[in-house]
Amino acid sequence: MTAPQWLNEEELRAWYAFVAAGALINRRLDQQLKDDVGITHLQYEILVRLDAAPDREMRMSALADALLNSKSGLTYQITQLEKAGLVTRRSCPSDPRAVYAVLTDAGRCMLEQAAPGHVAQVRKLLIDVLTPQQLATIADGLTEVTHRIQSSEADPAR
Amino acid sequence: MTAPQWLNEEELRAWYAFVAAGALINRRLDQQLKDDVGITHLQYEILVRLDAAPDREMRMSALADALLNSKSGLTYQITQLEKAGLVTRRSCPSDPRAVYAVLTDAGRCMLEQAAPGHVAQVRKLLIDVLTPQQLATIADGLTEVTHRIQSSEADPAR
DNA sequence: GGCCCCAGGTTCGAATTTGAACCGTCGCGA
DNA sequence: TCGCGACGGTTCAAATTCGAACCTGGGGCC
Repeated sequence: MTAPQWLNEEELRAWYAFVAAGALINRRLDQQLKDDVGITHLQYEILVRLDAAPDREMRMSALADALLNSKSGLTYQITQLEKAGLVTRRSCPSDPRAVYAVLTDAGRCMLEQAAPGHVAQVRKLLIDVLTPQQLATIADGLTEVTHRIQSSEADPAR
Repeated sequence: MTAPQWLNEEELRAWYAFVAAGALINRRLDQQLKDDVGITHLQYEILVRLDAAPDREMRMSALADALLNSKSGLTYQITQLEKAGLVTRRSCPSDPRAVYAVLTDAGRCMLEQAAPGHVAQVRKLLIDVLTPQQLATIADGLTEVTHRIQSSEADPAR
């Protein structure tokens, strides 16, 4: 057994910065979106994905995957968004099991209202604080991180 | 009014990688700690902070600040940890309003059990995926990010 | 001293998240 | 064709989180 590989100072610094930045940014984004247009960051992301999808609709499970969220969590959120009139459900004719979430016009409108403020916040909190150099490094590194995690999720032999 | 500063491709890549990595890593850490020793990542962090503090105790509010968590959330978690015997509360003699959370021996023991697996997971998911170069860049960049956010929180004139 | 406001925690109810159990198809192999 | 395990979503109860309201004691100010 190898000795427990503690984190050295530099590693610890990176780790804590990563965790803290994630927590703080998430909180602020939620805050801003709720104050601004009354939806959460998660709901905003749902609208974004739907808007980007062909015909502005997606299968529940595809959406859940894209959002890295549990199936039941998505069911709940879609129900909320449906109550708010931003999204509707549509069942797939070819496969009665499948359900599509569809962005409504109101949802699109909401997205247009919400996007500028949200993007501005993302800029202010993260993007504009970093140099393009740093951004590129972060993008490369963390993309690799997410790829590895996701592939190990799919992989039965972890 | 400036035109809405959309994110360019590189910025978007960084942003999504950042969000995704944060979400995935958090989920995995929670998972691993719960499977392993039955506590959440948040609870683990509480134990870590207490263990690092002088006399292994901290004021509730200091702890809440350190964890970037709401006061009520901390109250809840400390109550849970107290039920589990990992922490006790102690009121401060000099100021009856203040409450200290104190790490118990059982808490210390739990921490010792949990730490190796947790650190290994952090390594596997993040640290070991990145080069020291990348780590340094991330540490620098995200430290700056958290500093700015935190200082703007304290600042009344945002 | 008496008043008022603030800081430190807790409590409360509402909203969200999670994981497990469930229900109705689908599609493949016997 | 039948059976059966896997898939796609939903439901449910339990745990957690959040924010606002609430207590209590401390200190400054008159």
